[in-house]
Amino acid sequence: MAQRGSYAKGVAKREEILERALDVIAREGYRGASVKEIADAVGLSQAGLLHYFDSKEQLFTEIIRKRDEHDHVDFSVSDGAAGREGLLRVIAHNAQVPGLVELFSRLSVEAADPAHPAHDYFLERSRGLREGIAAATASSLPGGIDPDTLARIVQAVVDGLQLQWLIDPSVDMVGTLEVLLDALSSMNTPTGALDEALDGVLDDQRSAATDA
Amino acid sequence: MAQRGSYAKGVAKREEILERALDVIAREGYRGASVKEIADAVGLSQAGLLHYFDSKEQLFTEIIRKRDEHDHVDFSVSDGAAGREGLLRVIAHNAQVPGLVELFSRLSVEAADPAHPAHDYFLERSRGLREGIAAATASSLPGGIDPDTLARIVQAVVDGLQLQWLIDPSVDMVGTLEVLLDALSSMNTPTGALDEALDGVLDDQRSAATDA
DNA sequence: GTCTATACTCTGATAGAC
DNA sequence: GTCTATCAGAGTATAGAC
Repeated sequence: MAQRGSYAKGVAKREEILERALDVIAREGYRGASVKEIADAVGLSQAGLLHYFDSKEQLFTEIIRKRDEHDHVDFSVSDGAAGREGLLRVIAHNAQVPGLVELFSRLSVEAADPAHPAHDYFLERSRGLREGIAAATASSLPGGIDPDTLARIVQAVVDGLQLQWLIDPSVDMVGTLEVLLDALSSMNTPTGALDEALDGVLDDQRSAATDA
Repeated sequence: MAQRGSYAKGVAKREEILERALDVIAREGYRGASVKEIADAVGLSQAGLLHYFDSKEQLFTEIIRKRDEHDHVDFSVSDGAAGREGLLRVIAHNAQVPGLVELFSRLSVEAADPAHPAHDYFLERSRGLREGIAAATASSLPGGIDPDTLARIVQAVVDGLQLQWLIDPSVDMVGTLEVLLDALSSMNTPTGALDEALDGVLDDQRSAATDA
């Protein structure tokens, strides 16, 4: 079902466009990319590209959504090592694709407007992240930090480090994040509840990504 | 000296423009503010406003620089309670002025381009922040974190929380930051070296702001 | 489904009068 | 120093042919 001729083709083409756009931005960077530039890159005219998306804002929102899907597949599930290590691998990968980081950061700000298509997506993404940590930690953070707050802190550090790194690429995002995670886990529980907590994170991110 | 007729007036007017622009953005928010909108707000034509600034980018960069000056005066020096409390007060104030936070976040991303006028300013600002913490802590972080890394983490959390708050204003920036600072200081030294460390932060930020 | 062509809006920037 | 007027350009979105 749900594969009736032109509809299915439209969806497939749409996915193909997103894959290509993602690849181009990752390899060539985001230099204030316009719809026309993306169109050229994927081999369509500007009008042809917008046939598949309502607007530029929606197009870029979908590109970021697609990236989240990739991150989950590539860094969390493939070898079974999710959680802390998965998160660190995502960050390490980000350091290879400044264009995607810039697009993400830009959207993060523009999505402040509740009318922006990425607004709800970011809300949902953030909520999934927090719930993942909260659920995984449950009652296992003895003298520690509220799981919800912990999640916000980790998310904030990741996003903030990206901003610093965009301006100064010599910033070591992975190393800095590791220092923080080490510090926080050492005070939560001797058995490293934080690490376990993070195991649920990316799974929930995936859910958020495909749901919304 | 340095007060020769038209030159002095030009400088004074420039400062007045920045003050006004700052006030307007703080009160009415930043809704993709254009040069024309700022011009209207300060009672000049667009051309009249650009007479004082080379470009839109420079104008906005100066506005942010002016804000840093205000933050320092209003929240760090006035009552002698600098450091941790000063930082928390700045964040609490930020929660009252979404327009300024949005402008700052937007510039943070756009300044990734080395040609952007705010690029060097952000580099300098960040450097001053780190040096402040490093100098204040010196050799007083026993089993703790490298001062430079600590500074990056604190800065990242502040910036990242602002991104979250822009999308969801219910986010408690101050409370979340306090949790992190409490956690970090409890593990550094029994006497709270982190708090002392932060005492040097905003002073250095001022230096950076006026230098560059 | 895709393209060409175009319309329209904004915005930043400049020239030149006063 | 400030304004009016204007320009040039980018960029999105739409109309309509094929």
